[in-house]
Amino acid sequence: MNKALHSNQANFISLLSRLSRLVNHEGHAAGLKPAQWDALRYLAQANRFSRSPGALTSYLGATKGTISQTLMSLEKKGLVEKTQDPNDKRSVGLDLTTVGKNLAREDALRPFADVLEVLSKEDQKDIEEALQKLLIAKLRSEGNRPFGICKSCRHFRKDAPSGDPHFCDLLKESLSVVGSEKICIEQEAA
Amino acid sequence: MNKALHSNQANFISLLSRLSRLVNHEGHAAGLKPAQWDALRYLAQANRFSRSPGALTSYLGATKGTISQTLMSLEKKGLVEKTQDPNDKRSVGLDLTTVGKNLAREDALRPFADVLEVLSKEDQKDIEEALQKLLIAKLRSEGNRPFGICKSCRHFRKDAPSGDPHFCDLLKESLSVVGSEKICIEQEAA
DNA sequence: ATTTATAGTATCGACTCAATACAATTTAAA
DNA sequence: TTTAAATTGTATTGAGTCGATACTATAAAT
Repeated sequence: MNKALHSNQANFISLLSRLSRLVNHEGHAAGLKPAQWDALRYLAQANRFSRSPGALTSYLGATKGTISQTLMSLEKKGLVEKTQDPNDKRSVGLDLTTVGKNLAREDALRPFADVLEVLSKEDQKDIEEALQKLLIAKLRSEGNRPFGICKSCRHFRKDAPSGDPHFCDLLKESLSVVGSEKICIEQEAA
Repeated sequence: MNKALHSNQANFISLLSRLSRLVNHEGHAAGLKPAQWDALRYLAQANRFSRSPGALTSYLGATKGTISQTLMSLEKKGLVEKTQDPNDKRSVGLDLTTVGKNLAREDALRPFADVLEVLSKEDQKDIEEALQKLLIAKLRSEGNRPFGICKSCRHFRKDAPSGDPHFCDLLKESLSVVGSEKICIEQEAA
């Protein structure tokens, strides 16, 4: 038997669900659906090791089937292209087309970011930190990896001796400066 | 032509969309869907003036058609009952059944509230305040009313001379103590 | 060589959601 | 008072979501 929620909890849940609803509602811009925006946004931010249906699946916490559907929609709209991985014939690589990249720049959630801009710098910082804390806490409670950016990974090696400036010690691949700012599925905090 | 998002904005959007996705994901408990939980939660918190399809529609920021569907589902599951308003034959009153009330007590988002409990009291307060600020700012930017509770409304009259302890000066109706804690569609900050 | 694991796709059913059209009242105006 | 306009809901449609299940192809492990 569950105890009743106390009023703080009830209030927190209300806030969270309403906010989430607004976010979801915003995600219907430009003829895309929220889930499609989520995928597009991820693909615009993920490094090449992480642009696969599988990585997207675990990032979004969805099932493979759903992601497969979403990707088919994006492909049909000409926003995403699939390529066969030559090393592993099961794997599929995903890339945004030029149109896809341009669209990703006009993120459906931009209006939300604009609302944030109106608040004081201090509020902005507080809100961002709060969201971060809550997200991390929730992800951790479910045993999910947070999907950080490459640069802050324990496999990241700065200033490689030759070629590109950086290096990933896990995947044994060199990394550009831009690449090291991207989301990586393998990322583990340093 | 839109300027590119700066990295702070991009980060904020990521946080928000991921959090929203987790919330949405959580809303699949007990055989209900997120939108159904949203409706159930509202109906458990709203006062009798605000338990109508129309009020629910504007609270959730959905369209009438969608809400109508959602309510039909909840009715079919035996969680909600509709009653005809005798004064206005167009209007429909909504009430949770006993089963509905019990289910509302086991809110699908409870696990999220539990995660919050693990954090420090200070973090909890910060997070709740941040969510509140963001929600209000967003609602205001769209010109929506925030749907506060009756007690903090400018139409609220405390300690009525007779009958129930309080009174709503707008609807000319008396209010119980419990009723004055509920969400009201007519609420305007005092 | 045969299991077992991994990466994706295909399909189903219940539901969401925006959009549109529609029916039944109220309410306001002419 | 009789239209006209606004309000409250329902019905339907089409694209998509999402969990579940089943399935295919390929890699890895035993």
